Amino acid sequence: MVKDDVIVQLLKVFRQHGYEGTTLTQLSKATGLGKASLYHHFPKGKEEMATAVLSHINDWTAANIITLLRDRELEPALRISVMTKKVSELYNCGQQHCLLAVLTLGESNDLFQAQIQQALKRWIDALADVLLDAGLDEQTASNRAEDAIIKIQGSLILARGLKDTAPFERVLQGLSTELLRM
Amino acid sequence: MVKDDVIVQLLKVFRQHGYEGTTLTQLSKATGLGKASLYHHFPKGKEEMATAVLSHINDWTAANIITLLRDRELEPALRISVMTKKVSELYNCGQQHCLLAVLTLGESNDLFQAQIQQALKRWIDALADVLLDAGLDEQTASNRAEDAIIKIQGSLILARGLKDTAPFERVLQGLSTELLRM
DNA sequence: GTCTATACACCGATAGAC
DNA sequence: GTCTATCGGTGTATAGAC
Repeated sequence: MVKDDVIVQLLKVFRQHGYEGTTLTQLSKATGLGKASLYHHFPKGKEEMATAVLSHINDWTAANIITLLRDRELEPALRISVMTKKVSELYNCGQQHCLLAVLTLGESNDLFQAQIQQALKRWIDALADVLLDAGLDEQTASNRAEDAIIKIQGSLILARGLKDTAPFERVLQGLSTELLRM
Repeated sequence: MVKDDVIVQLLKVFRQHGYEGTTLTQLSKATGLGKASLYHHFPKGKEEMATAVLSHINDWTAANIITLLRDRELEPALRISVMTKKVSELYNCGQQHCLLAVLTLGESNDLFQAQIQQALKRWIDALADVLLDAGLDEQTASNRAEDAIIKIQGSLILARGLKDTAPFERVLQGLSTELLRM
């Protein structure tokens, strides 16, 4: 099995149960590998697996979202609407937790704080630059970019709590218009 | 020690670590009670403690937020601005996780789904009714009430991830104006 | 690179003394 | 109502065969 496929399976477990709530038994079942095999790939154990999963998410986001947002050959409105499609894919239409959000709990908040903070900032900054391209002033662009991430994260919480993905879909639906309004 | 004080200490642990991430040792330390003493108060153990904590939060919200929102002797704008103060208190100015959000992880999502869903719906409905009082149409009131909860939840995530409560404070600051705009 | 077997700490939970 | 002591089970992690 390719290591990247293993990491994708690990991701599914961590994002569902959180860091402290995830056990090696669950990770073993999800990957089909024995515990000792997991330690062969990730000698430092659970913490290294979570780090690998975080890096995987960061790579995916850089390739699929950040690069897209920074493509100045596309209209701002198009960049944002394509982003919402990628976001929907990332969170499986609102049915999956955000790994970054989940890792802000308990001890994992300290372990991974730097990576989480950096990932969020990169996303917000890229989005704010799109809004600058669209002609918004710096303060407005910055606040609205932050608002977009806030709404995505909040709607994921609500979708989970209400057992209904409608809030998530509604937020994505209105995002482009709301961010670009004058 | 009064049982309500015990529950407040339990709450602090659950909201920080999640249900699966919380251990009896942590709960024991936080309350100053031995494990066996906790089982005296909560015979069904960890699950019953979490249920009690959820009920406590529901009671607090009913007394401090829902009742306020439904007080038709106050102007809609005033009801909302007082709510934001209570919300800031509930989440310790953005420094604490939302228990409802935290319990949507892992197995606790199944265990407490009904209570979480009901709590969120009650809050959204009460807020939507305020917006109806303010003269908004039903669909707009409903969507904006949902948006308010989304922004509160999302800003809590961001505040935690960025290690900066500014997003939370900014969201609360603008909430009343945003909800009531025509 | 994967496995079985195992070490040892900690988990949730209980018994019984005070 | 709280405690100490303890149970069986599971947690993370490792040793060593293949």
